Amino acid sequence: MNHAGAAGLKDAKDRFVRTWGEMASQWGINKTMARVHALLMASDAALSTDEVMSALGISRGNANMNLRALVDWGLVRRVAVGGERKEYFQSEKDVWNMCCRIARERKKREIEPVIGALEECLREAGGGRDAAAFRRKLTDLLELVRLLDFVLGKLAQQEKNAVMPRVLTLMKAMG
Amino acid sequence: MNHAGAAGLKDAKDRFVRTWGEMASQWGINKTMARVHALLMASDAALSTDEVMSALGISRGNANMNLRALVDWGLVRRVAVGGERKEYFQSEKDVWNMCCRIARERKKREIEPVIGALEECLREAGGGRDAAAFRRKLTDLLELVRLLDFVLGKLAQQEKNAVMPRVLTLMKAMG
DNA sequence: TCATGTTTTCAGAATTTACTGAAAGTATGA
DNA sequence: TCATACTTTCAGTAAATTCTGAAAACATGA
Repeated sequence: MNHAGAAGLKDAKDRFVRTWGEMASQWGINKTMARVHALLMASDAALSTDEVMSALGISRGNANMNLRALVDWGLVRRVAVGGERKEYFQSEKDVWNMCCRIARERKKREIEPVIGALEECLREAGGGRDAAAFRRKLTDLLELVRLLDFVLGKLAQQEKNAVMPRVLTLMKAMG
Repeated sequence: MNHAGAAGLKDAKDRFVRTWGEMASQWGINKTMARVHALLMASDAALSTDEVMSALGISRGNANMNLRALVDWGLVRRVAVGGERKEYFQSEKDVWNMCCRIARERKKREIEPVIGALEECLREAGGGRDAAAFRRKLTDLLELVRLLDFVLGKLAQQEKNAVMPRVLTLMKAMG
């Protein structure tokens, strides 16, 4: 029973790693990066590059690149273990903080540049009568993208979360 | 001056098409699909497959595939023009409706399957003591993903939008 | 200073994803 | 029914992305 249970846990973690990787690739995130993230989330202890490599069957270069990317996103921390020279990696423990980091990075990397580009389109389109419909479309889109920017910004600064209850309240109000 | 203005409008639309394509590919959406969508958004009139092909310099097969995908997403409609046999395509005019359609489809195609898979992980992990931390992580993630599912669901059914003011109200309340 | 253990880089290879274009399919009306 | 105008499919190709692995760089302690 214990043995079967342990096998189940291993399988469950594998499934989780696979699921997270597939989800990520649908959202424009590198699949391996997400699998590394999932592996670290599912692991109690911090893992070394070599452990990540062998757990996922990937090369050193690949492991190194994706671990660094996760650190850049603020989703994973480098930690020192015992007297070891090797670096270990540990995922952010709090799922809500994780969500905030993702919001912050996507806002900065992806939403803000789009706002700039749309504003540039608007400028370039000029004030002519022939451009009126296009200007209208652009301003509508800008309103939408700025709202998303605003929401992500709020989410990003929410270090400890009171997000869930508030959103639920709003949603109930919206019917 | 008129001539310069017209050139500016054309350039602005080109920039818009490029911007939309780049943004989309960062969010896991086919770049060409987004460019077709942007082209239709920027165009007052409905366009035929041939017009899309020549405006973007893509093949018939590619144009056909991406136009169909846009129709499947509910972002573009097939329309009949005059007495013509040819099909024409027109983007959803209202940007907020567009947003609702995207919410509905991403919820259905991407969020719901992830919820199912996470629930399966939880089942597979079993009730053993060694799985406790992993179960905790899974339930936290599920809470988060279910919240996203809920929000997208609300957004999706919001046919005519009162979304903007409500969200702004919430955001102010959140500080 | 050097030997050792570790991380980083990057050119080329592998894989995945997207695209083409010609052929097959479909609808229309004469 | 056939010719015509148009749409769809899909096998093969091209492009983009991701990955590998060996070499270079770096850090540490003797």
